Amino acid sequence: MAARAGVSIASASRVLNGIGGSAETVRKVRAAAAEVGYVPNAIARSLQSQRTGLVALAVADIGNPVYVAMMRAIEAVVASSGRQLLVHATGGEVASETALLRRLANRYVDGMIVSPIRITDEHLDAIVVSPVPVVVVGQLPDDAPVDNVRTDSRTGVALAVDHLLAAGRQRIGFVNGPLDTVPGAARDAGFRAALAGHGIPVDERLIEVGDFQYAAGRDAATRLLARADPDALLCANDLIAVGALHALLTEGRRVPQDVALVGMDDTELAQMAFPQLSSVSLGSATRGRRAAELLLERIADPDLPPRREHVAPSLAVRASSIPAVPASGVPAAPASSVPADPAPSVRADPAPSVPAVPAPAPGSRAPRSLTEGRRA
Amino acid sequence: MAARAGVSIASASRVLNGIGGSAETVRKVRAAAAEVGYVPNAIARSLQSQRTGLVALAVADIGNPVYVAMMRAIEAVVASSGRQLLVHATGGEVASETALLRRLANRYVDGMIVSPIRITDEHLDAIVVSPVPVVVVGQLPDDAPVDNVRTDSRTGVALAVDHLLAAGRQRIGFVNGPLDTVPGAARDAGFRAALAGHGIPVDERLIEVGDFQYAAGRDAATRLLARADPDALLCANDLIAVGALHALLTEGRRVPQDVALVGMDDTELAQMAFPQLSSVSLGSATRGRRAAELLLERIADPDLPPRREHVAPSLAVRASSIPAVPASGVPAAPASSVPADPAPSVRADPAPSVPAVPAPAPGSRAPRSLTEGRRA
DNA sequence: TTGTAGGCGTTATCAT
DNA sequence: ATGATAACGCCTACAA
Repeated sequence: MAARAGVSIASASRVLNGIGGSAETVRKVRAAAAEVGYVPNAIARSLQSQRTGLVALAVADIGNPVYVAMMRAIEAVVASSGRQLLVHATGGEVASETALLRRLANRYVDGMIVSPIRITDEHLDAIVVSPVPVVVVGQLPDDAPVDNVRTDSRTGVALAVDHLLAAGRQRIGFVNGPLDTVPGAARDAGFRAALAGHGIPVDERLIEVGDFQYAAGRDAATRLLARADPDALLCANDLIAVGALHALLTEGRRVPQDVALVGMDDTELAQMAFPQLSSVSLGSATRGRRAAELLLERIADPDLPPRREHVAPSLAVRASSIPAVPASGVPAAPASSVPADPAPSVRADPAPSVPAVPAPAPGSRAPRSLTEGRRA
Repeated sequence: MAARAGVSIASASRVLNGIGGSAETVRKVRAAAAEVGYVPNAIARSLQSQRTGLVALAVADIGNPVYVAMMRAIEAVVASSGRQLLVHATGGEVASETALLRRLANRYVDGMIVSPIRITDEHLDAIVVSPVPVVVVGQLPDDAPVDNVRTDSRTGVALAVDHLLAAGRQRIGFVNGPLDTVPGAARDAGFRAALAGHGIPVDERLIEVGDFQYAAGRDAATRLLARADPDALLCANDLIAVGALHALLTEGRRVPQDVALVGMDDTELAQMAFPQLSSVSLGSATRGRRAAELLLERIADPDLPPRREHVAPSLAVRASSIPAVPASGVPAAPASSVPADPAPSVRADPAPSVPAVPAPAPGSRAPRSLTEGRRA
C-alpha cells in the first residue's frame, strides 16, 4: 500500500501515525490507505512496541456479582487508558491461578489483576518472578513486595455484628465460606472477635460453612436452622445470603421479624432480594478501580516501590435487618416499608485519571468494553 | 539462549517445539532454556503464525446472568481448543458494536462471537467485510451470509402464554424490553400472536415497556399494577421478572396466588428468587456452545458456507406460576411447596469436540478461564 | 521531509 | 539433524 501511494514504507508509517509528512505525501498515503482498506496489524505493532494493550483480570467466579462489580470498575479504568480487559475465571483453584501467573512470562498481556481467595507461596513466587506487573486484590502477607489493594473484612463482619446486636438480636447465626480461603478465614476470625468484643460466647451450632455459592448458602442455612434457633443470620457474601433467604422463607420464617439477615459484598443481588438485604460493603468497585489504577501506574513506571492500599468497609442497612414495626394486622405484607438504602455505602466513583497507553490507536475512537453505556 | 546452548537458533526452536533434534541437542537446549528462564514470546509467535489464540465475545450487559451462562458455555469450548476468551460489553450500543467489529481488521483476535440486541446494516456490513470470522447469536435477516445461532423467542413467549392460560389465568400482563431491539420486538409480536391464537383481544394497558434491567422491570411492573389488574405477569427476561416480583411483593400481592409470574432466559436468578420463577429457557448455554463451535470450525476452514442453527425454547415451570393449593389457613407461608424444577429445561451439555488450535502451547497445561472448576 | 535498513522473537524453508 | 536465512508487519534511528 506504500507502493500504491508511491512513497516509502517509512513515510507511510509516519503519516499513519500522524508524525510529520508533507501535505502532498499525507494526501497520497491517506488515499492509498482508504483505497486498499488498509488497517494496521495489531500483532506486528505489539511485537515492535512490546505492548499488547491488553490487561488481564483473574477472579474465581465470573457469576458472582461482586466480581461483576469489580470487573466493571476495572474495565472503566482500563478502557480509559485505551487498553482492553481479558477476563479469566479460575474457580478459585490455586493451580489454575499460578498457571495463569506463570504464563504472564509469555507477555500476552501488559499486566494482570488477580483476586485469589486462596494465596500460596506459589502465587507470591510467580508474581515476584513475573516480568509483567501484577496487582493483587485481597489480603497478602505483610512483607510481600506486591502491589495490593485490600479491605478489612474482619472489621466488616464487626459492623454487621454490632448492628444486629444493637437491633436487639441475641442469637446470631453465621454462614461462612470455606475456612481454607483467605476471606473465609478472615470472616470467621472477625465473627468470633466481634462476639468476644461484646462478651458473648461463641455457640458453634450457630456457625455453618459451605462454599461461596447460592446453593451452598441455602443448604448451610437449612442445616443451621434445623439445629439452632437464630434470630439473625450473617452470611459471608450476598450469594450465600440470598440462599439463606430462600431457606428462611421456605421454613416459614419471616425476615426480618423472626430472623434478621445480613449479607456481605453489597452487590446488586442484595437490592434485588425481597426484602432487600442489608449487606456489608467491602468496596469492591473501589478496590477494583484502585487496583486498575495501581496497575496502570506500574506499567508506566515499573520502578515504583510496592504499594498497599486499604478500602474501608461500611454497612448498608436495608429492610432485611430493620426491626419490623409492631403492626399486628395484615400478616400478608412480609416486610416493613422502610426508606431503603440509607446508603452509607453509596459512593460516586469519580472519573479516574490514569496514565494512558503511550501510543493510542490512531483513527476511530476505541470501543469501550464491559461497562460503557451499560443500560440499554 | 540458543547461543548459550551452543546451537543454532533454528535448532533451539525445533527442540522447544518438540520437532526432532538429537538427544544431545535436546539436552543442551533444555538446559540452556532452564538456565536462562526462557519463555517463548506469545506476540512474536502470533506474528509468525498469524493467529493470536484469542477469541472475542461481545455482549450487551456483562451483569445479566443470561450472558454469564452463555459466556461460560462459550468459554468451555474456546478453552478446550487451547484459546482464550476476551469479553467485551457493549451496552447494547450499535456504535460500540460496529466499532468493535471494524477493529477486527486489526486481527487482534482470531474470531468473534457477537450477540447484539439491535442489528443494523452497519453490523452486517462490518461482519461481511471482516477478515476474521464472526458468529452472531441472535436473529438475523434471512439472506445475511453470516454464521448464526438463534432461538425463537416468539415461540418461547407462546409457551409461557399457553401455560398461564392453561393454569386458568385470564389477564396476562406483559413487561417487555425496548421495542426497537430484536428480542423486544420479537417478544412483543409473540405475545400478541399468542393471545390472538387463543382468541383473546390485546389489552394495551396490560403491556408495559422498560429496558432489560432489574430496576426497569420493577418500575414497569409497578406502573402496570397501578393501572391494570393482572392475574399473571410475563416478563421479557429474568432480570425484569425479579424486578416485577419485587414490585408485586411490595404491593402485597401473593405470588402465585394473586399473580402468577413467568420470566424468560431461565437463568440462575430464576432459581434464586423466592418463590422460584418459572422461566422460558431460550437455551442460552446451548446457543453459546454452538456459536463457539461454529466459530472454531470456521476458523479452521474459512471456506465453509454460512450456517444457521436453531435452538428450541422450552419452559421451566416453577413455583411462581403453579396454582396454589387451596389451603385456607396459614397466610404466612408465601408459596405452595411444589417439587421445584420439573426441569424441562435442564440439559447436560456434553463435552464439546472441536478443532483445536493448530500449535498448542508447549509446556504446562494451559489454564482455563471463566468457567473451569467454578465451584470453589 | 524522505528513503534505507535494521530489528522486534518466532517459525519455516532450504541447503548442507 | 542442523544451520543460515527469509519472512511476519511494523516502527525508528540514521542518512540522504
